Amino acid sequence: MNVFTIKDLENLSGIKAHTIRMWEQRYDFLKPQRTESNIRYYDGQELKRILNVALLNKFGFRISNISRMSEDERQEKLLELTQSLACEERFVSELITAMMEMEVKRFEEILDNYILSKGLNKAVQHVIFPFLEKMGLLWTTNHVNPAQEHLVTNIVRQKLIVAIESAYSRVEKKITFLLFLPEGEFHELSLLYVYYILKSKGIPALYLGANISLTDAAAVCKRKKVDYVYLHLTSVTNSFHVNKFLKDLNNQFTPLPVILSGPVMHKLNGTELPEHLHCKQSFADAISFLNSF
DNA sequence: TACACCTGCTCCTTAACTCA
DNA sequence: TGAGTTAAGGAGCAGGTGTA
Repeated sequence: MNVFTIKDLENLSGIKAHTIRMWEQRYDFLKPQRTESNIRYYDGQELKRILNVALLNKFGFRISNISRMSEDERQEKLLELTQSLACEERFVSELITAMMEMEVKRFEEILDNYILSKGLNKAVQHVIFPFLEKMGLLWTTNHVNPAQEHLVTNIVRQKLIVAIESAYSRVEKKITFLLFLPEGEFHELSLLYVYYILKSKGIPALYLGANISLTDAAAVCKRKKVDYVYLHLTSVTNSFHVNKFLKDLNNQFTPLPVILSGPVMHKLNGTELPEHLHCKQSFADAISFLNSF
C-alpha cells in the first residue's frame, strides 16, 4: 500500500503541513493513521481527498464549508469549477490519482477528454507537464514505482506520436533542426513535443531520439544540411560535468547554433556560454523561442 | 460599526529520527 | 553518541468575514 507523510501531502497539494494538522484538528475530513511513534501517515484515498479539498479551497470555498460536504458533494463542486486554471488543476489531480491507482484506461480517458476539448498544445503545457512535474516529486519520494511511471509516460508518448503524425503545415520553412537527447538521457517527452511544434510550423526536423553521443549527432550534421541543433536534458547522473559538456558541444557543433533546454540548465548559473549556445532554463522559454521562427 | 468567529500563519518547545 | 533535521502540538497574532 502506498503511504504518504504530511510533507508529501504538503508538496503535492501546496497546503502547508501545519495547516493540514490544523484542519485535522478542527475538521474531520482527514483521519490519518499514526506510526508507533505518533507520526501521521496517509493512504492514497486521503491523498485524493486532500488534493480535492486543496483545489476547492484555492478557488474560494471556505474550509469550514468544504468540511461539511460529503465526498460526492466535493466531487460535484469540483466539476462545477469553470475557471480554466481550476479545470487544469482538476485534470492534473485526476491524472495523479489515476496513475497512483494504476487505472490506465481512466488515465487515457482523462487525457483524451482534455486534448479533445482544448487541443494538444494546451494539454501539453497546462496539464501534461504540470502532471509530469508532480510525478517527478512522487518519484523522488519513492511513491511512484518504475512500472507506474512507464505506464503513464508511454500513454503520453503515444499521444505525442499520433499528434506528430497528423501535424501539418502548408508552408515548409527552409531551415532544418536536428533533435536528440545526449548519452544517458532517456526522458523523451519534451523532445517529442518540440518535434511536434516544429512539424506543425512546417520546419523540417531530423529526430534522432534518446541516448545519442555528441559525436554521432555531429556526424549527422556533417552529412545532412542542419541549421539548428536542439537538445533537452531532464536529469543527469552525479558524474555529469556541465563545463565539460558545454566544451564538447562547442567542439562538435561550432558554428551551428545549439539550443539547450531542460531542468539541468539550472546548473549553468554563472557559467559563461559560447555565443552560439542558447540555454533555456524553462521549457516554456524554449517553446516561445521556437515559436519565434 | 463593533464584536465574535474563522483561518492561516509564526514562534516556540519537545520528541523522534537520521547519520556521521 | 551527539549534532542536525523533521515533525508534533500549543499559544498567540493578524487579517478576513459574518452578523447584530
